[in-house]
Amino acid sequence: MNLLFKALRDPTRRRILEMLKEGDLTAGQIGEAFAMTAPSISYHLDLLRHAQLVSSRKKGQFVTYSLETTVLDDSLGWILDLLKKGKRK
Amino acid sequence: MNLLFKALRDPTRRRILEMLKEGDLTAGQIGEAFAMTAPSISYHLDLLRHAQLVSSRKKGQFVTYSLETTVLDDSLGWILDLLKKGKRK
DNA sequence: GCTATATTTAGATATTTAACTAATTATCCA
DNA sequence: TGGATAATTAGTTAAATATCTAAATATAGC
Repeated sequence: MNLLFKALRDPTRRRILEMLKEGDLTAGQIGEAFAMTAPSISYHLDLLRHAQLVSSRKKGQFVTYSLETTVLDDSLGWILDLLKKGKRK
Repeated sequence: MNLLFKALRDPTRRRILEMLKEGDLTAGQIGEAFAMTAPSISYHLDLLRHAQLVSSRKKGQFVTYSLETTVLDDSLGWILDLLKKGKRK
């Protein structure tokens, strides 16, 4: 839960997830969408990977990133649980 | 979205929300649950209030906090939208 | 093998964050 | 009114974060 919310806290990273929702992208393609250096994007991608929000695979010189939804399911559960207020188990 | 995820990023604040889910509490009651000074708790409560995740009202010397769910609904929407991957509109 | 391209790693730095102590404000009650 | 209690505000500080530049690594293609 901690790595997850840490990852979601940053607008750049949330934007990256939104982009990946539309389909896989390479690090370079992701970088083009931001006014930010490649190392900075790499840093964000690494953080997203640690939170298991994305996966990556290397093909030649390129590294392609994909959205991973398992952990998002968990966060959904956590939030839904809060919304069940009043209905104490 | 930014204030929301900023608020949810911290474990203490997430814990406070979980506590408030069970019912309203005063600042002091919340503080008792943590090994942390009152000003620190006050800081977290202020942050949660700014994110509109809690509301507060003063009664005598006490300030009672309540969970507010409207903004949580929004976050739910955002996450659900990511989970709809593949189904591009 | 050599050079260009894609990406990551290392190191530096300014800003933000979460904690503390001390001080202030507001209310209660004897 | 004056002390005790609840909570917040002010000011400080160590640690975490997001960015950059420079360097390293890996692969492609001539």
